[in-house]
Amino acid sequence: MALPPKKTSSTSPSAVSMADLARELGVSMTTISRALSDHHSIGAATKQRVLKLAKKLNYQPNHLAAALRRGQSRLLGVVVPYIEGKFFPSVIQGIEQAASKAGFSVIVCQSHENVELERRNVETLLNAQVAGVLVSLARNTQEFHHFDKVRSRGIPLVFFDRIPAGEQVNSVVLNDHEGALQATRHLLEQGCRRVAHLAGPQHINIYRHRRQGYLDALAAFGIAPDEALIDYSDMTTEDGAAAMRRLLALPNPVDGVFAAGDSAILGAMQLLKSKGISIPRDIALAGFSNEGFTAITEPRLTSVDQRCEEMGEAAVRLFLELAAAPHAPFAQRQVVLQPELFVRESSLQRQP
Amino acid sequence: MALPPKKTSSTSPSAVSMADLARELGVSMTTISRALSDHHSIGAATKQRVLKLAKKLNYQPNHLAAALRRGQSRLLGVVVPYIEGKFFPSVIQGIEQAASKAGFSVIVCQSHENVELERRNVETLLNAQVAGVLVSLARNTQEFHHFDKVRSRGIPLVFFDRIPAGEQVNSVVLNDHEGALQATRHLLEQGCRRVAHLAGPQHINIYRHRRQGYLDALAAFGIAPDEALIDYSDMTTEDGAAAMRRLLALPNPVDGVFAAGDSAILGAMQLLKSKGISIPRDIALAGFSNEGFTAITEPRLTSVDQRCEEMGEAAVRLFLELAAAPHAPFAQRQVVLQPELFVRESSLQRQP
DNA sequence: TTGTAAGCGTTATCAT
DNA sequence: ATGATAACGCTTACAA
Repeated sequence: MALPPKKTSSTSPSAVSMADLARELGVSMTTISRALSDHHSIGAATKQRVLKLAKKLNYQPNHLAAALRRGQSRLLGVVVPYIEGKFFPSVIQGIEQAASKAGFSVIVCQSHENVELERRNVETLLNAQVAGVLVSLARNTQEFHHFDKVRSRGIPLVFFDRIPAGEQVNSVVLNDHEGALQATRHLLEQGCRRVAHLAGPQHINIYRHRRQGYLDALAAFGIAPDEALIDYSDMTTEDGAAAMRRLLALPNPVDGVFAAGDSAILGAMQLLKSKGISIPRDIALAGFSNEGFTAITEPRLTSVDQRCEEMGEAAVRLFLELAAAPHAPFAQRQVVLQPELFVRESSLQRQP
Repeated sequence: MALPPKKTSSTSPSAVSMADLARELGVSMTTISRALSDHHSIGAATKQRVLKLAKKLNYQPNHLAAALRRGQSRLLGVVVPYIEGKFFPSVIQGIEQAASKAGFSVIVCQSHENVELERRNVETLLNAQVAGVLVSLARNTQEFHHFDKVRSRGIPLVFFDRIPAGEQVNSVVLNDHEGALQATRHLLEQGCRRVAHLAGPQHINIYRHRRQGYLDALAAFGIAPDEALIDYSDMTTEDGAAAMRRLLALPNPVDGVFAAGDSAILGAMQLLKSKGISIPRDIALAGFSNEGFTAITEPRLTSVDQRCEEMGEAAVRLFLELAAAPHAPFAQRQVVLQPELFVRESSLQRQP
């Protein structure tokens, strides 16, 4: 019996490699590699021997080496504006689930709504040799050259939720138009006749579509749009309160508000309550995103749910398809998910 | 705009390497490496030439190769129970900031409060050859052997917030005892005399310490502890409501509640409001974590802030120290942060 | 079915 | 101050 130079010396930083297995078994490294990666050209018996020894010696593959050799890792890079709130964590959750199922790990970067950081994040991910990049754009990203390098290296690039304007890209988005349409229609069905809209920056697809959904719902009810009832902002809670204050000062008062985001509608709600205005009796409210806090305000807030996890899963599925087709056709793929309106007390019983 | 990715050689997936620079400049790769990594043995002039060419050719270092060669990447692995809510995103934010400053990227994994997933996450991180591992334990982790491999490979291991019980580890924690003490003392100072406590699982350090802080505050006011006033649960909103219902049924009613988490105190608040019990007049409330929603409930909730970002930064600092001392002394380092009580209406004006 | 050997792009150890 | 060269651990033509 061969005397092992070192057994498991407790502070052995070096793991067991394929070479070790090969030596131990008296076969070549090729055989080991094939056995471990389930290659077809390998004898069943040999494979078993290798697998057994690998388990016994607790062999751990060095993914770095494999990635270097193959020119690509099993890492999936994700860039999001932020991870607070409910939306992005849930999307990431969906991504992780789907990615892990396909044998990929996920590395998440935040752009903090800052193009410059977004640019650096993309560099970081490329340096890590990620196999793919999934992005939801920062608020102020209006120029997209930092993604050229991703494409030119042939790395699958998928945008989700906030996608580039006027570009042909692979994307997964919610049908924001439909969500806004449903929410606004719901307010109208509850008896509202002067519905205001708290809109986000219009260079961002989601906010543009939500505004259009709002307008189309009005049109369907034969109501003429009124720009005075549309407030444009960054949709923070403060923005929502300020907008509400402005709307209250209007000669002809509003009786409903649909906001393109939950923070804004929260701000509006807080202002209304501070003024003693009843919700939904005097003014009905509906938001967008179905954030966690919509269920704890009083009254609870009606809001459009965004199918967060589905979005993450869909983004990964799209990535996998792109990765499977090395020199993919020029056509970029779009996936559109259907929203769901969660009706709560902030918008109910307007017409008894 | 940036539609076609064909700039130079349209489908050139291969980046420029150090060998390319060397050839171009007629020097050796060693020189290139030295110039780029700011080694001391290098002529200033040569260095400039290399740097200039590198910039011109847009050289991007292949971190994978460097990591393989050095046996370690510039990635920092983080394992957290979940990323929803405010606490973990903020900690991660602190980690990213500090890590990026030190030239590290961060890869985040969620254990979803599941040891089995936590175990797999650790494996994933090791496979990615992370330079360090930062962990906050899952709720049901009571056995810590899956971290042995991290240590035995000589990879710095730092726990934060939820740390292993009865083990000597490097850790960054909040002074939970002090936070609970402050919150409970505050309730007592507001005139409460029968303060209940919604406690979390006692095998988790933070909940154990919060309970002790609660007890010590009572003792400081000469109040005998009463186990009937302590409710043990997983601290969800539902748990909080159920606990409150139980407390209300007590013959001798409580006049204050301190919960070891904000979700639980939220549940308690919702139940009290549904029963028409006035907060804080009849019962004063205080929670722990200073979650975002504590500022939007009515009344707003008093809560203990956990210095989330500082915790992240401290964890990275600790990692960097450990990484700097290759064969560190046996002593493990502890960092303790001081909490801050945010007093809001849910606990005020009990004694007019 | 199995083996040989040439890299992948760096860093590190020599020597010059 | 610079260079030649050998690893790091794995994949993959190409041979046998």
